[in-house]
Amino acid sequence: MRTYDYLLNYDIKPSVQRIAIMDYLLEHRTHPSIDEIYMALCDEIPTLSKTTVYNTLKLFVEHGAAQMLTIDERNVNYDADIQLHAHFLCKKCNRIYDFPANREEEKVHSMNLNGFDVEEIHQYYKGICPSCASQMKKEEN
Amino acid sequence: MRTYDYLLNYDIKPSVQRIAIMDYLLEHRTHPSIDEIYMALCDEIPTLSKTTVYNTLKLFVEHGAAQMLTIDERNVNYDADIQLHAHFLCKKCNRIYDFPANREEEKVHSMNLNGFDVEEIHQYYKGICPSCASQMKKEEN
DNA sequence: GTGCTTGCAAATCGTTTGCAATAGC
DNA sequence: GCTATTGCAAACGATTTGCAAGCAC
Repeated sequence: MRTYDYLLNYDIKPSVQRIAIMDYLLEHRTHPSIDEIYMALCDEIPTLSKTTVYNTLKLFVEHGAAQMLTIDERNVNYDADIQLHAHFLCKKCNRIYDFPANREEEKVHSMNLNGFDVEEIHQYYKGICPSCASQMKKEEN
Repeated sequence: MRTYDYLLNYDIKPSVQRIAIMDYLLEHRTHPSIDEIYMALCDEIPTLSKTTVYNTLKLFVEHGAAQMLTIDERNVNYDADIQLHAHFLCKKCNRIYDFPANREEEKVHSMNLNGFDVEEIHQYYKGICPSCASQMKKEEN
């Protein structure tokens, strides 16, 4: 499906900028930050403003076409995969990895426990990724 | 137990400022932000600097005496309760509530899945709290 | 031509840094 | 007196705001 139609599915009026940003999100499942997206699209769209990247991602989240991750306190990251899944932040390289979600968690949605209306579920893990772990092991020797 | 000894248990050298900040955290289970803690202690310790609040909470986290919450993208919050439990952020009033943790999640610690060394587990829910929900219902009429 | 979208510059605000003053042993 | 702690002011960096210019139907 063209990204143009993909946006329409979420009731988002397509534009050059919006298509480019959604394209980037769909092709780069690395949970990019605003700055990463902006930097990557600067060449393609030389007049692109960082404000537009902010506005567009806010729009995507409001329309349910992307989710905002607050796992990294340094800045916000975005994910076009809106299926329930967990995220792992490596404290060394700051990369964010996808993990399968704990399916038990889904029940919270329907529980509506004590009148709390749960709209979003986030499962965050933090630690050291295998790549950094093996690198740290090498540096010890 | 005196907060003085409580800090010693975590290998933190006590000071007037550190005791006051830990006291505040232990007595106010509202997951305060840096600014809330600073504002609250300004009267008690007029010379208190916000830098000290930042330094102290960083120290607490490093020594395992508190945990940092990144549930709210606007700013970081702190919790002296280091037991595994979930957090609910109300999108309207921005209050953070404690929830019982999904005990299944604890298994991730020991799983060390695919070589990922999980040091921290965070379960975040976002939505509307009962207090705001009933208020919004009133305003509709 | 009306309304939505974009983009620039400035403002804002949370957080960090550098360094000098202070306190505790 | 030495070392760790504190606190101020400045710097930094992510995000927001105000507004004018541009685009689409």
